[in-house]
Amino acid sequence: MAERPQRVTIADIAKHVGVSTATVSYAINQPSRVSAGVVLQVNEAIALLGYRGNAAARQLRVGRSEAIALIVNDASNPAFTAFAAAAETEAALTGRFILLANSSDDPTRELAYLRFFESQQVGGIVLAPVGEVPEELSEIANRGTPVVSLGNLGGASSVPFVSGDDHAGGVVAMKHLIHLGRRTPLFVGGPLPQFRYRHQGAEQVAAAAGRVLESHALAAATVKEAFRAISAMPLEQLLSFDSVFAGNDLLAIGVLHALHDRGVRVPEQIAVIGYDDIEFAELAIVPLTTVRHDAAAMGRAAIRTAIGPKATTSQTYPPQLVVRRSTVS
Amino acid sequence: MAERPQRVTIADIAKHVGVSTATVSYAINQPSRVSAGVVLQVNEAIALLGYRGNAAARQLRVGRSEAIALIVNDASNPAFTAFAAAAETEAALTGRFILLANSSDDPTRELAYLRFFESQQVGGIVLAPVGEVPEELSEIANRGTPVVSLGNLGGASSVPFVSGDDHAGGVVAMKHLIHLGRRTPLFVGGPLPQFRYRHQGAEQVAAAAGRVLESHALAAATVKEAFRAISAMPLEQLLSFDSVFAGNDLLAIGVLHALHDRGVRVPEQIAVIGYDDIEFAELAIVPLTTVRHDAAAMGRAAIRTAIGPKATTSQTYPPQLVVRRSTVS
DNA sequence: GCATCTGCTTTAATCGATTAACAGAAACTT
DNA sequence: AAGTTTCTGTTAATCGATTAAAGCAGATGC
Repeated sequence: MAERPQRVTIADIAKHVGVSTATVSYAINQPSRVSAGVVLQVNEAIALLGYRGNAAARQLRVGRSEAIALIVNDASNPAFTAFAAAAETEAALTGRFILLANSSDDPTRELAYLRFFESQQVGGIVLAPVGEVPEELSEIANRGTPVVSLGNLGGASSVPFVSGDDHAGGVVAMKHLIHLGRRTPLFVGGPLPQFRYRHQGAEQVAAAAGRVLESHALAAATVKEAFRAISAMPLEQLLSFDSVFAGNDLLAIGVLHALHDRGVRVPEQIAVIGYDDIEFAELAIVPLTTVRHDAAAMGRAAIRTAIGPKATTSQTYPPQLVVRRSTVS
Repeated sequence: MAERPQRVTIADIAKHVGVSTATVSYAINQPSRVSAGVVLQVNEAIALLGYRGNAAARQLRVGRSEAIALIVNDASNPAFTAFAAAAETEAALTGRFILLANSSDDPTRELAYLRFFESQQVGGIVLAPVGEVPEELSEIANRGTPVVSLGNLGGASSVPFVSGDDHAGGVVAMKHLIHLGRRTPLFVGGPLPQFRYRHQGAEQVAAAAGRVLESHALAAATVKEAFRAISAMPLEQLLSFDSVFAGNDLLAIGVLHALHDRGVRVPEQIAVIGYDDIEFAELAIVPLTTVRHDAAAMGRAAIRTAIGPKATTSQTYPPQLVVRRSTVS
């Protein structure tokens, strides 16, 4: 509990060693430029005095920080976990740090974080947008901060993205249901931008097979909302569907529980397929069939894009079907 | 896609309006000190030119940023979700931002983030430590950055903490099992610091009731590890236990699945109780009995502590038992 | 009429680190 | 031996914003 309200600066180190601040700075950042002896003394002094540097001062001079911002619309969705972990690892490789921010599906908050991070002069911004890609993001890019959108969501089109191929994913999911002989599918998730392409892909396949894909809108993409939606549906209407394609696994889990509570057998009466392959998909009451992307590869790619000076190339990753008991008994 | 590599500074605004930079700064930060007309013009110019400020410059001068760092050891654990959401809301109230960082249970990474955030001069640091509270954290506190430990974990003792009352939680959990007539409990989670007090509380109650609480160590606190542990246990040994207290809900879910796969009935043959009451506890194959704390209150308290200039008061929150079917059929 | 006060604005120092430009000494060329 | 490199170190400008102190009108007081 020592009293040391004053922060240790580079000047303290310089005084302690008996050289100029410039030399200390060189010793820290370009050790080869100064004599070995001085480097040693500087390092000793740093350890002794507890010097930690002042990132603000450094940034002001250099113009960028070693941080990369990752703004997500819903940090509680486990689908981000694998992505974020890979991003973290990739960032650590080059000595960078990931700053995760949660916009909680609030566009206002998203904007606030975007502005905050731009003024912080982070080295790059990865945004999983609440809705469409906001204009602000492409403006930030124009002003010099590398940005990437996580997911291909429409909106500001000049922003590069890293995304799973959602359209193809929707195709794969619906083909699976059709192959299983299902004829009356329901899409749960409604017109939310995050699900747009998944829905379109599925719809296209359904139409090609002469089926109609009904769509049920949700107020929010949460387990609870999906549960409520299915629970509130008249049984007769519910049983007019023989399969459900949920916009993501959280919704699918909500659907599974609602069906379970109402005594509807899965997959016999209704088959259920989700999207993302989160950890809990496999652990659901009925193990969940789902579609996955290589989240680790996407995480790495997003960071690499957000680091490169002029990032303009978008990348798309193919879907992979993961069959479990919720569609095949 | 306009070409504007140059960032807009306060000087650009000043020139545009025809005043000094000082006036612009006052107009932004203390509008009452400047004439209304100028404030108006400044705001117009800001909007027109797209001024976003330079947080580094501001920080260098002011000494602190409006960001609060939240470093967690495992961002994929849903137990953090409610906590983080409340923290976010509380921070937003005072115009602050939460920067979430994930140490991924790596002490090296934890240290790197601590140093990074200190050099960033964030307004406060909330740390959910990998193991015990590191010395570095209390040194950071001594150097002037407010810090809080999330969880009471031993280690650097001078650091204030916000924590559930884990000892009491362990007591509540074990009392529940004993009331149900269980005689041979197993603790899953081993000697990990995060579970220390939960285990101690449970052990104490078991001893008082004349029972022995066996403990099974895990290499990591993950669903998979718990699953493996139970799956690898000889059936005879496994069935010598009539109940399992898992260090947290993730472990409990792993246990539930392993038991399910081996055909052990829950709760008839083995009752299972977890800790944290994560969203998926209720949604597990057998809805999970668990112990919860008021995570939202803890999130708010942590932020308030991390904001106050001299935070030294620790706060503990009482546990609450949530009974579901994994202990009572 | 002269001093004082008020309101608005500017001047200039400052935060802590980086780095171009420079300088002195030692080492190397030819 | 004179010129050229190389090696170390210093000086001083700079990044962009904040803010104490000072300046300067115009209003008010007596």
